[in-house]
Amino acid sequence: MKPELDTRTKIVLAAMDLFWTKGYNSTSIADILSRTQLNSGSLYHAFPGKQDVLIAVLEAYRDGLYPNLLDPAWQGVEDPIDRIFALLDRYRWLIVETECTYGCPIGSLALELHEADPVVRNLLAVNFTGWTRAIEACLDAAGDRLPVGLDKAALAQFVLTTMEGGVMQARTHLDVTYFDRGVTMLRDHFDMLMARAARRTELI
Amino acid sequence: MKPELDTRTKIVLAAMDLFWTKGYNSTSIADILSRTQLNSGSLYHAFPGKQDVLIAVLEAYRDGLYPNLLDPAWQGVEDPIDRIFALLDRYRWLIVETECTYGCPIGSLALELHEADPVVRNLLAVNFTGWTRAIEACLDAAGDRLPVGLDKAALAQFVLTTMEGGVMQARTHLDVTYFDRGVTMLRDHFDMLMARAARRTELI
DNA sequence: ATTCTGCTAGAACGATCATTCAAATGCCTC
DNA sequence: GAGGCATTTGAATGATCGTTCTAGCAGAAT
Repeated sequence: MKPELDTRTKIVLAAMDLFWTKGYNSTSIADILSRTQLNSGSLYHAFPGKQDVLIAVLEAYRDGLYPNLLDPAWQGVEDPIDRIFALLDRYRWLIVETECTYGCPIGSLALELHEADPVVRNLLAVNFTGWTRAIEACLDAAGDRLPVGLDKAALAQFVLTTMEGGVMQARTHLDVTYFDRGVTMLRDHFDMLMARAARRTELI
Repeated sequence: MKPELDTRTKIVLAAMDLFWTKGYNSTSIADILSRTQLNSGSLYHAFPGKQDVLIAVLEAYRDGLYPNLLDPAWQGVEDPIDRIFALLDRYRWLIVETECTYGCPIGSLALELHEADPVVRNLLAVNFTGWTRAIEACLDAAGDRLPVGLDKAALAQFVLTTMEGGVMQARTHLDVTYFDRGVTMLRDHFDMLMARAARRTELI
């Protein structure tokens, strides 16, 4: 933990990691304090309570979508459809790197928090929407390579579904091939869509 | 809670419901005791500890797959591909019935339990496998309506992915259409696969 | 009737939880 | 250097957690 960071930032960074690896309920304030080398007074000076730390974490994920996830994943990848699978490949890398214990932090929190506060639930939704909107932009950029009239928002959500489902099964089975097979299915789906679009444009 | 049930069954039934609605960590032993009207001595006579209750719950889900889920969902539905979408429709019904707070109990537990005991993790995997195997049997029964050489296990896992991803997003957005759009995408996928299979068989 | 056995009642335990607070400290301003 | 404000310290609090334990109970076997 860099010492030049202010208290609030230190707490958010530590909480991002702890909520991700242990979950929200299983992470105690004491965990955050020992990780950051802070005392409870400092934390409760920066945040009214534990849930407000969670809110700050979700805001950080929201604001970090491009700088922390998409920009690195898309570096050197220009083709919009390649970008979609480059992003999925980044998740694959995270799964392998964590020996199949990786879980999407947003997805894990979304399923862990059963009776979530409206503010928390909305931030989870905003995080999902940010992700799918980025995919949707790729689909738009693909132009006529995809069929006209395709519900791009629905397909973008389906990409998220593929990622979340693959991560869930890979972690449960401790086997990354469960993720891979999902991506292969999605790849087939895109290939069939692109073949359909190509057939249509030929007709004109 | 039926009084004629034995202690162990009463606990498992109550725990199934509580783990499902509140999650494992957020369900206390006291919750189970007040729900079952039992005392802690009885619970700890039937189970060594809380995790063993979880194990019994997961075993109950495993054993209840057909009688509690698939058989009712497939009553009156004979076509194997219709059965797949009839099952998804049952999940849709659950989502609507719970006002979009429904979460697949297995999926929720799989993402909540980050450092799960090997026995627990394996039971989660077994539950997933039971589900996908049932779907795979439908795909097998579909015969040549699907392309030859299709990876049916992968497609079955993809059906599970569609369900879990749809449930996750529907609950997070409190909007069942997120589930519906996932099913529509999967329907498209099946239609394209069946069209491909039909084209191939014509050639012969 | 008595002993044994399986089960239950419910108080109690120590650990851990999120949170509070009075006192101490650092830091900027004047 | 003095005063004032923001921040930190770290012990204390009460609630709740999973779990334990002893005493008691019911029913079957002897």
